[in-house]
Amino acid sequence: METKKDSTEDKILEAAKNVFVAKGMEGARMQEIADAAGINKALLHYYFRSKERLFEAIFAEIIKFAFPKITRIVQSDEPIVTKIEQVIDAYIDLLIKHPFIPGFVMKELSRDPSGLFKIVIKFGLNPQTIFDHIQLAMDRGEIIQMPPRHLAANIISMCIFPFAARPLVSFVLFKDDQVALEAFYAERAPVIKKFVIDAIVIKN
Amino acid sequence: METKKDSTEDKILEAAKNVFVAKGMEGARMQEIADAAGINKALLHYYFRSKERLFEAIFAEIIKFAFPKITRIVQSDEPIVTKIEQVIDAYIDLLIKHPFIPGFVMKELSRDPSGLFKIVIKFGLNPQTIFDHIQLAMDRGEIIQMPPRHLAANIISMCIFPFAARPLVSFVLFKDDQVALEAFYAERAPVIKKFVIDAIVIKN
DNA sequence: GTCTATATCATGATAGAC
DNA sequence: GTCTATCATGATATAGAC
Repeated sequence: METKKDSTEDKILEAAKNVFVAKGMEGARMQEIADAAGINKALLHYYFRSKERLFEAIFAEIIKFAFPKITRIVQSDEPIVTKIEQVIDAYIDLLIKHPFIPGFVMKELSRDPSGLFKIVIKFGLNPQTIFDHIQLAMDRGEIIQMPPRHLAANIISMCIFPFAARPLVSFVLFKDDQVALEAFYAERAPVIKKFVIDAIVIKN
Repeated sequence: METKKDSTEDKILEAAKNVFVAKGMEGARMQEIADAAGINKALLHYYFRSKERLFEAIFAEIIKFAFPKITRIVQSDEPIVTKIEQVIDAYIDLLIKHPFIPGFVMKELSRDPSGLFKIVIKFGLNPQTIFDHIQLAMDRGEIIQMPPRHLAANIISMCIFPFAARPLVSFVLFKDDQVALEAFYAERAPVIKKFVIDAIVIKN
C-alpha cells in the first residue's frame, strides 16, 4: 500500500477514494474531498472536469483492483478442487485487506450498473469458460454433478456476502466487537473450503 | 399485494417506497416522490415533516417485512435438517417475491446503520439462541461439527447474495436475459438445500 | 497550478391563500 | 387538505487574478 502523496492529482485521487467509499457517489461532497486533499474545490474541477468524471476514475480503479485473478487460477492445470481452494483463499485474502470494496461496489452497482459493465467488457471476462471447466471436472467424476453456475454462485456468495454486509455482521453477531469480528473473518477461508469440499467431493 | 390507493397518505407511502428503493435515501428527490404520488411537494411535508422522517417510515416498514420468520422456524421441534430446509425455502421465497430488499437494505445499512439497529433491538432478536440450537444438534451427532456462526453465515450468504448482487448476476451470468435470470433464482432453493445437506450431514 | 470570488442551479422546506 | 409561490441552503461549476 504505497502512499504516493507527492503530486496534487494523487492527493485528490487518494482523498476522493476515501470519501466516495465512505459516502458513495450521491453522499460525497466535493468540498469534503477538497478538504481531505488539502486543497480547494476549484482545483478538483481543474484536474477532473466534474464530480461524475472524478467518480468514474475512482470507481474504475477500485473495480479493476477488485477484479479477479480468478480466471488466471481457473486456467491453470491444477485439479478442480485445488483451484477452488485457491480461488477462495485469493478472494478472502483480498477482502480482508480491502473490506470496503464489496459494499461500495454493490451500492454503486444498484445506482448505475453501466460503469461496471464497461469494465467487465473491457476485461473480456467470459464466465462460460469457467463453467465449461467446472463441467468437465464433473463429467470426469472429480466432483458431483450440479449446475456450474450455482456452484460458482455458492462459493462467491459465501466469500463476499459476510464482507458486503459487514455492519450487519458486526452488530448482530458480535455487538460491534471488532476483535471478534476480525477473528471471524480470518476463519472464513478454511471454513468455506471445508464446507465446499464436503459438499461436492464424491464420497465413498 | 393489496393496493390501497385510497388515502393520500397511502399514496405517498407507496410512491416513496418505490422511489427510495430505486434511488436510495440520498438519490431520492422529494419532487420525484410527489410526482409519483400525483401530488405536490408541500403535501409531503404536511404528512411527514421531513424527508428524513419519511425515509425512516419506509425503511422500518421494509425491514420489519424482510425480517425473519426464521426464529419461529428455528424454535420449532423439527429436526435440525428440516429446519434448515424450511429456513432456506422461506428466505428464497421472500426474496423472489421482493428481490429489491437486499440491495436496498445493504445500501442504507452502509450509509447509516442506526435505523436497523433500533429495529433489531426492538425485535429482541437473539442469534445466540439459534447458535445454541445448532450446537446442540451437532453434539447430538445429527450434523458435523463446525462453528454455528459460520454455518449460519454460509446459508444466509448463499440465499441473499445472488439477489443483493442482482445487476451483476443478471449481466455477467445472463447478459440481462431476464427469463434465464428468473429461472436461475427459481433453482436456488433446491440447489442450496442439497449443497448444505451434502456439506453437513454425517455420511457413512 | 493554485487561489478567491462568484455564478448558476437544484433541493428540502415553509408561508399563506383557498 | 391541498395548492402556488417562495425561501434558504448548499451543491457543482466557472471566471479571472496571481
